Amino acid sequence: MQKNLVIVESPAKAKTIEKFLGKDFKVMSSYGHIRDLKKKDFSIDIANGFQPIYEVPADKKKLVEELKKQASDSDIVWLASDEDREGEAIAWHLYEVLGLNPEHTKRIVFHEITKNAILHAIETPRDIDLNLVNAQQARRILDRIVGFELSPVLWRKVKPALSAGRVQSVAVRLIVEREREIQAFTPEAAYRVIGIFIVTAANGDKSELKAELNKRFKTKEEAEAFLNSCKSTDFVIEDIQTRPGKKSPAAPFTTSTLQQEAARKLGYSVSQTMSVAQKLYENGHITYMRTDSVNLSDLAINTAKEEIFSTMGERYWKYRQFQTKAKGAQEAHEAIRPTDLKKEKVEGTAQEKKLYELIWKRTIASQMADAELEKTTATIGLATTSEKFVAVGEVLKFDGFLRVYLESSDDESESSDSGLLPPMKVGEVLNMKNITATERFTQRPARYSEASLVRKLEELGIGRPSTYAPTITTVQNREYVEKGDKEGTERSFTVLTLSKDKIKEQTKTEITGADKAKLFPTNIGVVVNDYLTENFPNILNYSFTADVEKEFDSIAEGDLNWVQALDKFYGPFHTTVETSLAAKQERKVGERLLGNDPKTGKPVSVKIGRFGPMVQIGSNEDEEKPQFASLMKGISMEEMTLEQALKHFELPRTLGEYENETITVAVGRFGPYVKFGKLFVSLPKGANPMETTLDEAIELIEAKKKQEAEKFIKKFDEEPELEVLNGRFGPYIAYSGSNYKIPKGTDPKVLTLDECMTIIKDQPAKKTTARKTKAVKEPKATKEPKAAKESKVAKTAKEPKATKTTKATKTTKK
DNA sequence: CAGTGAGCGAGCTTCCGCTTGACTT
Repeated sequence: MQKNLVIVESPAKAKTIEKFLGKDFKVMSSYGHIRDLKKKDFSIDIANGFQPIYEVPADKKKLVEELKKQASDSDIVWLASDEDREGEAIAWHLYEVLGLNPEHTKRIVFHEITKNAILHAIETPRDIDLNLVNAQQARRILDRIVGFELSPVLWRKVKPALSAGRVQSVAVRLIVEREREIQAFTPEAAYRVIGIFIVTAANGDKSELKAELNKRFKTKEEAEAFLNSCKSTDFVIEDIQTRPGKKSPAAPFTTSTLQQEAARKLGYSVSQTMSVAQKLYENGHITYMRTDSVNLSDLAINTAKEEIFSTMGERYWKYRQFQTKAKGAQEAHEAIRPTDLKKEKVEGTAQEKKLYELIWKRTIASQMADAELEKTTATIGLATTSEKFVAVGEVLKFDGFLRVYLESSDDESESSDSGLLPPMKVGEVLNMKNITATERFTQRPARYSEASLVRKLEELGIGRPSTYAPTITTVQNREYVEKGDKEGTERSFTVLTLSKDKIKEQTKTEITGADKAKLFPTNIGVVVNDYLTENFPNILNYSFTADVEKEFDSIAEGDLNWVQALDKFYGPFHTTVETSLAAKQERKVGERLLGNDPKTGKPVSVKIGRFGPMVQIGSNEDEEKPQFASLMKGISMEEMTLEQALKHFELPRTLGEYENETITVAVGRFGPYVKFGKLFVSLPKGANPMETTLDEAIELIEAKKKQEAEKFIKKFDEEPELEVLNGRFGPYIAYSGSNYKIPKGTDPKVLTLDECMTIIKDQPAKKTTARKTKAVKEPKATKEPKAAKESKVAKTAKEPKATKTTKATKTTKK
């Protein structure tokens, strides 16, 4: 029997801490929350003071049993979950579920995993802060209310199985609105003028000086007039200014900034970054990767100092403490940094090595000196006009942190290739080599990437480090948003060049508006967003989260009763939900009438059907059943024309004959496909079924046939139900509806039936279909007795040490 | 997965934040 049991949230943390604490302490992990609102059902008793109905999820039952056992075998249980709202709630749920004895339970917190921090925590235990717990319960309950009342409205009004929520719906809104801004954007042209001048040094050496005019011209005529005025005039250096400048390093990584930089510098998706970081964390290489703090421990700052002193010298070091700017940051952890800054590299996969290096550099750079610059500006005047040419040169005097790391930026603005300016003096007359006026266009707003969407959400205080990646995944899974590429369009522009007193006009072309791996709203995303913003503007408001966070803060401070806060929100919200459900609109949400079919005269419309966007000829009231067709990918419902809609009814299209079978092309449940006899082949991504040719179809069919042939490896006469097949994840055995992995290093071709049967016996069967097995109807569970819980809550507060806790007890008891 | 789609209608879907593995045909 051990004396002490410490419970933390993460197993990796548990392992580290156990080392610090010695053999009198056993350290276990709760793996996050151990109890939550019941997964099914609403599970909030609104009428009874928003009483939550909690359950231990099935996959946590075993863990909870083990924790219970260990707790009862210990003298003291130390609840050491994070020091934020969620962490406090985890401690409280543990206390409740494990049935801990208040006399033998202590709550401790620490922000950094160092021996000193932990020993200090042990010396200064406190009680569970019920105000903070109540703030978490309010947060949890509010999210459940919003999600579980809003989603069914969408099922009814738009399409089944859709979802809405405080975080995801705003994420979708950002993307829809950005797309609208892009659509509404009209580029404006202006002529940018650049002159190349020759500077002659005292020794006769010549060098070129590039300078830009301090004015842009709206029209070609104006630009031309300016160039004409440059034909016979002197260019004189009127002024040379030299100013010192400096650059400072960025703060150490948080989850959000790590995701952004890994995307820009390494090309990782947000979820990729998180899983690589998770590995680094588990291997003890970095601190916790889900954090909103930019804080570094004293230990880390000192190690960085030593490292910089020894490898680069004292001049490169500067002590820095960064302030967290993110709205609603809870700072339960440190910034993301290497656990040992002396290690510049670690072992691991290529991805892990690269991400570690990035984290190491960013952390070291954050404790380094500013880079010092010298910026020189030369102004060149001409007699004929008041405009000036300006040449800018920038020289790095001291590299400082730039020696290690420079943060990337999202906008790929025109590169300013400013270097050192040639030696010149005021009054010097320059020879002009040429002057060009180039037509340039203003840039449309940029589409969001996964990482830039995360940055925006963080800026708005929406979502938490642990949910950024899952949120990005959710909005894509729900098919509100798609990650994709967009080909640019060609645009021509005019270049006027003045050289040797002659003006030459050229027309050049450039590609504009191309995008890679950016987020686009889908038709469903647009329709759902418009419906929600119109009917639930309050929830969809960008400041909704920030506003409720203020309330949660008041609850945590003990200044606001959580039930009253929820009540204030729920009344108006629920009324809006009811009226929205009752509202009978003329048309289905998102439906647009496009005109009439020239053949039949029937109305043609586009709307969201049960299976997604579709076009329809005829109306449901007609005697005759309307014709339907799924919308082809990449066509926007908002911009669709009658002509485009009618095109959908040209499918299925017969392409021709091949090996005595007809080949047709059509759009189905899983997108466009080619049909050849009984064989279905999906068209490749982005292909247009209207343009598919017979040859392309035959190619696809042959490829599919080949794949089918390769799929089959072997079969046994004695057991027709068993097949050895080749799948996406390598060879496997299919046997009576289940699949079995073949152990690594086994050649599937030489497997005998006996060997196959052994593999099958040793592995649990996996269902071939992802389809959930029909849930057996459980008898309605009797409502959890909540009275018992209540009394425990009161006990947790351990006699009124602070007035805060007493107040909280009252509110919970209500 | 399978290449549809109202109509009769039961029963299903859904949230955000804490945490990891298990596992994909």
